[in-house]
Amino acid sequence: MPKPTFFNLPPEKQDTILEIAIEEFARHDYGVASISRLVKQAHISKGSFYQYFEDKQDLYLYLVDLAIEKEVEFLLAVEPPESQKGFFPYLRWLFERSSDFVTNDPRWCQLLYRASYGDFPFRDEVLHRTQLTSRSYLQDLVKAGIERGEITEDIDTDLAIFAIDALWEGSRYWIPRKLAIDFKNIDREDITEDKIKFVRQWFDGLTYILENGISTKKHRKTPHQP
Amino acid sequence: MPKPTFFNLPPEKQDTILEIAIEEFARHDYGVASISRLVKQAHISKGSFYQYFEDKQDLYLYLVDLAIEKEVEFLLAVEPPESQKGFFPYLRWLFERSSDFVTNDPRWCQLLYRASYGDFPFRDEVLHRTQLTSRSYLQDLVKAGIERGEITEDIDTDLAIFAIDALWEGSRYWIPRKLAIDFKNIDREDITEDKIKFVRQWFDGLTYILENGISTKKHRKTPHQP
DNA sequence: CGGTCATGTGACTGGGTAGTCACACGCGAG
DNA sequence: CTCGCGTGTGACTACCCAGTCACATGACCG
Repeated sequence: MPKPTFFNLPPEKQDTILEIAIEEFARHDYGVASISRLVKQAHISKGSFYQYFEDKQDLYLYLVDLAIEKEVEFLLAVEPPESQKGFFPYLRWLFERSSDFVTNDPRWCQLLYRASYGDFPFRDEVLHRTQLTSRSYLQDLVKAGIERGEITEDIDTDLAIFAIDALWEGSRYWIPRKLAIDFKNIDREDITEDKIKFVRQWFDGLTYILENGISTKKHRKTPHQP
Repeated sequence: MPKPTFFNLPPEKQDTILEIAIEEFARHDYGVASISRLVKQAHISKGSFYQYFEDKQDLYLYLVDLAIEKEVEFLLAVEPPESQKGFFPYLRWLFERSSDFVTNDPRWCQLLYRASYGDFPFRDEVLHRTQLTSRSYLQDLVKAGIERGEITEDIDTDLAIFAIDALWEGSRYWIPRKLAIDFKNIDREDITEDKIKFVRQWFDGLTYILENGISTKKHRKTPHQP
C-alpha cells in the first residue's frame, strides 16, 4: 500500500503518477520496468517517489490491485445475463465485456497479463491476487455448467477452466499487437469502430469454438478416450 | 551465430555451456537473464564467453534456433499419421508429441515459450523465427482441414490457428508449474509415469475441446453469428 | 517573527549488468 | 629455444538500477 503521503497528493497528481506507472508496467515485465525511468517521465524526484511508495514492489502490487478492481468494475458495468439462462450465454457476456475491456483499457489489461505470465520474484504473491478473482470465478461458472448438464462431464473441470483462461490470456496478449496498439501513446481516436468490431468478432469466434469446437459435425472420428 | 572459437571447443565443454545457458534463459526472460550469472555457473571467465559469442543476443538467438530445431526433431521422431486421415488425427498426434516434448525437454520448451511471450528488445527478430515454423505450419494444416470439410467454415482460419496456438502455449507455460518442474535441477527420475500420463490426458482433453467444444450436444442455444 | 512539520529534492551508495582489454599461458612450427 | 597464434582470464569501464539521506522549501500556527 502506498504511504499516506501519496493519498494526500492532489488527485490529478496521483493520476499522473499512476498513468505513467501503468504505462511502464504495461510495457515491461516487473524486472525490466524501471523506477528511474518512471520518475523522469512523471517529473518527480526519486526522493518523492520513495515518500509515496515503500518500494517498487509496493507500487506494483498496488497497481495490480487497482487493475483487478478496474477490470471487475468494467466487466460488471453491463449486467450479466441471469444465471438461469445458462453457462454459454454467460460466457458470451464475459467474453464480450472482456473484449471491450481490451480496447477500452489496453494498458490495465496488459499489466494484468504480465501479472499472470511475467517474470519476477514474489510470483506467488501476485498469482494469489490475480487467480483468486478470475480462476475461482470461472471454477464456479464451470461447475454450475456441468451440474446443469450444459458442459460435458467427459472433460475435467480444471482443463475446461484452463482452456477458457488460456484463450482469454492469449487474446489479451495478441490482440493489442494485432491491432498495433502502442502502450506508449494511447490515442482514443486510434481505437476505431473497426477495431472494436474486430475484437468483438474475435471473442464471438472463441465462444463458438469453446462451445462447439472447430469441427464440422459430419465426421466425428476421434472420440475422447478418458 | 557463435564464433568459430566456440565450435573449436571440445563437445562436452560446448554442451556444458549450452546446458547452463538454456537453464538461464528458461528460468528468466531475456532482459532478466544474466551473462555474469551464466559464466559463474559454467565456470568460464567473462573473457572466454565473449570469445565464444558476439554478445548476449548472439547466444540467445542461437539458443532459440537450437530449440526450434530440437522441437521439430523431437516432434518428427514419431511418424505423423498420413495426411489423408484428416486434420483431427493429425492434431492429436501433434499434441501428443508436444506433450512428450514438455516432459522430455522442459527447459527447451520453456525457452521457446519465453521467446514468444517474453519481454525484450528485438521482438520481431525472434517472433520471425518462432512463428515462421509453427504458425505457418498450423496455417497449412487448418486450411487443408477446411478444404476437406473437417473444420467449419464459420470460423476464421486465423482464429482457429490462434486457438490452437494459445492452448499450446498456455500448456507449455502452466504444465511445468502444475507438475512443479524445477528448471534448476532437472531430474529425470522426477518425471514419473504419473506425470507423463497426466500431460497426455491434458492434451487429449484439449484435442477433444478443440474438436467438439465443451458443451454437451443437447442444448445448442448460442449459434455463431458471423 | 520563529518554529515545526509535511513534503520535495537530487547527489549519492552499493550493487548488478554487458562488454572490453592487456596480459598470461601453452603448444606447435621453424 | 623462440616466435606466433589460438585460447583463457579477471580486473576494469561505463552504465543502469533501487533505494537513502541530508538538506531545501514552504505552509500553517503560536
